[in-house]
Amino acid sequence: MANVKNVYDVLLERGFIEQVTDEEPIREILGREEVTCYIGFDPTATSLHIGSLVPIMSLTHMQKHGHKPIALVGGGTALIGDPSGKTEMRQILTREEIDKNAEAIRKQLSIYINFEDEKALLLNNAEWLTSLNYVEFLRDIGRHFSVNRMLAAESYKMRLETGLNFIEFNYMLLQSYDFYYLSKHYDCTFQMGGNDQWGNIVAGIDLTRRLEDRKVYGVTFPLLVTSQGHKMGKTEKGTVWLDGTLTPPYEYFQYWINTEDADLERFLALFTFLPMEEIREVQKLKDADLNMAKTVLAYEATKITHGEEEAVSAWRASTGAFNLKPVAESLFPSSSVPRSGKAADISAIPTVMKTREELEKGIPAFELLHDVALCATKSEARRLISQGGGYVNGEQIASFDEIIGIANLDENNEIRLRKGKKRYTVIKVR
RNA sequence: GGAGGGGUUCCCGAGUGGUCAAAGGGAGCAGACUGUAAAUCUGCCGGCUAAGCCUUCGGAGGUUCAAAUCCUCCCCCCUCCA
Repeated sequence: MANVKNVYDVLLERGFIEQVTDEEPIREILGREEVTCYIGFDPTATSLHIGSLVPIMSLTHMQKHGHKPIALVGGGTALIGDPSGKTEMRQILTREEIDKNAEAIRKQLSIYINFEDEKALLLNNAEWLTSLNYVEFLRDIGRHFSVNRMLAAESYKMRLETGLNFIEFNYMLLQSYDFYYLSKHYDCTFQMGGNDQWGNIVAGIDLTRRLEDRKVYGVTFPLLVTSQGHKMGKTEKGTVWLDGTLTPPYEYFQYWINTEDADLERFLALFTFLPMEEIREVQKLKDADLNMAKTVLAYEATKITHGEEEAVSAWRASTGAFNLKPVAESLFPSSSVPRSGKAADISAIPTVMKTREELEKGIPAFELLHDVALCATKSEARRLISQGGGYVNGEQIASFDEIIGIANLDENNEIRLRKGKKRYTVIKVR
């Protein structure tokens, strides 16, 4: 990795770093040798979501720079539930659910990280945690933890107010044990994670030093909220998942293209691999021109998660629905985003099939909007229409029970339904 | 285990017999304005082809013409004591 930039500097300039345990030694080691680093992922669902993207991208960067990532699925710790930064106790999952989720996450991570030839490892801490012997654990590990110190930890503050039970209080010990274990058996010397993990990471470093007399390091990422202070990855439809069956590529693309101006540059740095020189050019853009950069962000982010083909069709669909301004040739020369604006093709927009008979009979507008999942309930659909937020082929729907049917098919044999300004669904005849 | 406090609609949080589908705030949705941005203003924000009906206030029973509000039992949480 001679002429390659130090990953630490890359992560730093891209905004990945919130806190580090020892800045200079870390930079020095990362520039000198191949290190093994790990990040834990909670198998609380069958898919990760956008909230996990910062850690994932950081591992990708590490790997690209010749280091060895370990993605640790917390199959064992998930049996307990991390109280860090949370207000209340998490639902405890069964062993079966966790195993199922862990397996799904393993597949998902391999999109971003190359696990071939042990260039990266995917481990599950259930492997070593579930067989621990309680008394031995207390004697060998527990004795190194000061309850006084734990109680002072920022990550427990919130829970100290509302109540924290013993099982959760132990979470820190288990995560510390993970780090110690990985250091001992996998020569892992770096742990990274969200800033809410700081306390757990530092505790692990401490434990490893006491047990192994070995110096290991920690890095945390900023906990991402939008400039509005909203959590990343939440929309009216709920979580934005990385799994394309849960959040279709088109919607994923839409999530990113709706990024607020204030977040644009930061997000391009975190969620794409475009060179920083190109990203900084965004500062020169003003007003509506920023939307070109948003298009690039959406395209690149979608490409990373869903592949180029899906990214292109999401771009086409968005172009068709919103008349995207073509991205100027001078902007982001490294991006493979399509530059011509004429390839509109809305086929990636969510589509619902209806039979000819159904359409001949006709469906009241509010039922249709509900049926097509544009509205969660029929009441919501009624409200929407009465407030003027329902459209058929671009025309505002006048009355909640207006019949939509065969007469509404356009020249392509489709009906375009729209909720508000942004949400489209297309109806096709089966 | 003992004493006290508490569990309210997505979240926070009022409400202690009818005027309560339940104040207020946040989030969210829509409209106007825009650049698929932000800010701002306005409306909506349990369900139901609805001026009516149905289901909600930890769970199960009960009192009452009438309960989120009163009684009984149960579950869970918090504080102090052990």
